Amino acid sequence: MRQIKHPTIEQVELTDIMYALADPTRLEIIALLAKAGKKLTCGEINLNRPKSSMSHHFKILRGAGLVQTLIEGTEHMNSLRLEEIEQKYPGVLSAVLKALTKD
Amino acid sequence: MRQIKHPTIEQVELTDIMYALADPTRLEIIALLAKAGKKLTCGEINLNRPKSSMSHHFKILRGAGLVQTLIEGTEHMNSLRLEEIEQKYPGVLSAVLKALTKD
DNA sequence: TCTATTGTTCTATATTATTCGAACAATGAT
DNA sequence: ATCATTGTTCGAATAATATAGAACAATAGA
Repeated sequence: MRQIKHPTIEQVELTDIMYALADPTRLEIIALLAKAGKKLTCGEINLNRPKSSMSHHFKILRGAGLVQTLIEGTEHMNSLRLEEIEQKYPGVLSAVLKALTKD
Repeated sequence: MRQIKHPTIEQVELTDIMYALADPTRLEIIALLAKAGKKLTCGEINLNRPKSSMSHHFKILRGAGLVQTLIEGTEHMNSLRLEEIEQKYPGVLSAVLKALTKD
């Protein structure tokens, strides 16, 4: 059961985070993950877009260090790396999440 | 002395803010404006890039509602719209600024 | 009026990103 | 083994962005 590689929190950079969050689709994904408060499969995050498009966005979110993906069987379980990001960049992600739920 | 048009705080959208902040040059501009704590001319924000490039980035920062530019004579005085943005999206901009000064 | 200063706009180019169908890989079930 | 499921990767088309030189506009000063 090979797992996907993620950046360590030390490797995470602010510009990558900002870039990843600068897309409406990815903000939706982030918002859904935060709202769920638990791991979600890609399939459960249904934004009516092709699989390949969603996969692309997940790749960017993972690369930025915002999302962690654990492979369990055929499913990919996604969760926010909220605590880690908060520790490295206090307030950034939580403030964005708060702003997202407001709209 | 015609002034430049800016979006009202009601017109400001989170995705525009995130997009504007997803560029290293623009983050530098934001950081310098915050550090200065006062209005700066475009010339005072010297990042060793052509005027036209800088103008482009200022245009995006203005369009996102992050920067206000007042024309005074031949100079354009730039300042952060920190209070307004903080009120609409509490913590977002201040947390990013804090993260920027850390690096 | 002529000139210098400040910054924008125009234009073109190179780079990068988004999108999505199709093929592929890994796992689980029959 | 075969097939269904889940999601990634590939490839190509399209769109958006950054960059920067050149021309331009607005103002101030001599």
